[in-house]
Amino acid sequence: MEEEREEITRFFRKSTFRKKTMIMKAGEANTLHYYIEKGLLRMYIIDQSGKEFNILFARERQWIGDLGTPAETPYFIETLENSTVYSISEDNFHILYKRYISLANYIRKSYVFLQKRFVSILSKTAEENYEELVNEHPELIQRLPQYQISSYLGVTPVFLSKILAKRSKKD
Amino acid sequence: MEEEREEITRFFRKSTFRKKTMIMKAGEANTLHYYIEKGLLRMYIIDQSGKEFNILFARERQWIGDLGTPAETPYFIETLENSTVYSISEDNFHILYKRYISLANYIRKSYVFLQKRFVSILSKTAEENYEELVNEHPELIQRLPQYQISSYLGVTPVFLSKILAKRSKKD
DNA sequence: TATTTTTCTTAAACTAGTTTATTTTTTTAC
DNA sequence: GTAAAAAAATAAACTAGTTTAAGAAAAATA
Repeated sequence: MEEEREEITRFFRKSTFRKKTMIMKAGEANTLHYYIEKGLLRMYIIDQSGKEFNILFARERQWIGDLGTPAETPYFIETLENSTVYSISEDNFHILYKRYISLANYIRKSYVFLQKRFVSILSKTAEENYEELVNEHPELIQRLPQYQISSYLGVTPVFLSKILAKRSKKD
Repeated sequence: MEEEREEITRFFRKSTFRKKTMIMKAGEANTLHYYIEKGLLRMYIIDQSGKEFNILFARERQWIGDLGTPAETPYFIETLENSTVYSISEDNFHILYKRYISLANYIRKSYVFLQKRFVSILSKTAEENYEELVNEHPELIQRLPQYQISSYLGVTPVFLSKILAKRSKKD
């Protein structure tokens, strides 16, 4: 187990980035996978009209990256806090998850998570999705500015603000 | 390679189902994974208000199933055509993707596909999403009734019909 | 081929969420 | 601690998509 960890570690390169650093950019190919030691990052797209949509937040002990690599990525990744991450190339990433089932399981879990999120966005109102986020990841609400959350929920900052106004009247 | 195929085949059980058969039901645990030899199936949810949302269509040489198993599944799977499928338990599925990277890769590809679909639904209009579906999977349009497609696009049948009316005026 | 059932269309009133603009509040930097 | 910048709130007019309902067309079945 300790050996395994050591061997795995050899594949990675440690880096630290200041808040608001872009570490992956749409159009790049052969992008890296990142394992987060400390900090908070987001993966997002920018649509034709220039609007941003957050696909994913990732924090301590989570992964972030485009699993579609080595193809040209359509995604951006940016640090939202000062962050320390371990990066790994696609080739080495592939070697690892061939060898260690835990990594293949991470991909599977990511899928299940995304599917759940997809269903929520599709079938629930923005208000319900906000409630769910508060209940399941209250810490994210603390760490993120409101407009990042609205982009994650697929609505405008203006609309999220309305939801919150309505919500605080109730209490 | 031929050996591998044979060994893999041993884990599966072949079944055929008539059109409109439900082969997985929300609330069940330890659900099976299905590999499709012939036919067309859908995975969907039913929300609080009773509305259905199609998560996924799967056809020949594709997989369908809840990767969240053995937990209680929130999904339904139904055949849309007479179908022949190979089913496998979670335990055996796990053994296989531990042993054969191709199966782990299928999960990864599914993730990439879902992420793309998620981004489209989030950032594009229903009309754009319909165009995309027509371009990328024209055969699905042929095989599916319109109301199944609307559910896949996350809109009502009424609205899809409007889109099509507008669309045919253009030509 | 007539009948029944399923699917699709159209219309009209409605609602969830957007857009643009202005003001207020909070955070950051010197 | 003050100025500047960033984030959040509010308002009003707008649009993408929903709901309900009724009729038309197409497909399935006897």
